[in-house]
Amino acid sequence: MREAKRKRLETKGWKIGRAKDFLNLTPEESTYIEMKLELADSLRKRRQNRKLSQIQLAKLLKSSQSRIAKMEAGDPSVSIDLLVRSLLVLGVSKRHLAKIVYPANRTA
Amino acid sequence: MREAKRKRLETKGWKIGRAKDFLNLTPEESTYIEMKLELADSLRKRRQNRKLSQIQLAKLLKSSQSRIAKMEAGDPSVSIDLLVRSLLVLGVSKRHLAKIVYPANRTA
DNA sequence: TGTGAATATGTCTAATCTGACATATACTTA
DNA sequence: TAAGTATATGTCAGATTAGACATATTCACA
Repeated sequence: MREAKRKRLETKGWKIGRAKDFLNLTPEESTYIEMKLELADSLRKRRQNRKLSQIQLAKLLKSSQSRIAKMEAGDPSVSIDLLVRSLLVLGVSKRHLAKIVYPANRTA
Repeated sequence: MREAKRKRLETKGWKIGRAKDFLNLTPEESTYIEMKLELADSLRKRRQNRKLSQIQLAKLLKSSQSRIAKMEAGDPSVSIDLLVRSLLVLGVSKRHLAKIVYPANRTA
């Protein structure tokens, strides 16, 4: 849908700074990217907590090291689908997924 | 990643009953499908609340009526990406997306 | 029932995504 | 510094997904 633009921007080094520089993007686009980066970060954290290398995780997910690297970087070639499926395989629940997207604030 | 199987199952009429019959699927697979169906339902509700036909929504999303129908049905050819992007265009927030996936229970 | 509007289903082509490979760039630590 | 391990980047062929079109089905209601 409006991926081309994002891809263009993301391509030429605007990754430095991530959350900032969402300028030029529609609100939907930047929220979408935000979500992707949040999922990406979670994936990396999960992997690191388990003390796995990207190669080991790749094997676990039947993927490749390079794709894991791209997932963790929120690369434009990575879909939210892939991130979600990967997190699910790592045992993340819907509840936790929801928290990743919206950390909330449950009063306590 | 293990889509083929789901697609096969989903193809031959197991859609009747949706949430049930997740038998034969791994937990990750069924959670993934669950999420997709929840997002799909939300999309339909959002559209109906706005009193839009699928054709009108299609125009809004620069898509087609048939794809909207498939989105709302959680068709295997529809990605979570597309559903999320569509909901975002309809003004759904990350907070609400999180609630769709995990309706929570905030004590009150 | 018949007509029209809405929705669903099947299929195609183009676009996008994925795993894989090669290779480059860090990061240790001897 | 060199060697080994981990991570990043570029590319590509095969797989999946998207929009579009045709057509079927469902629904409301005169």
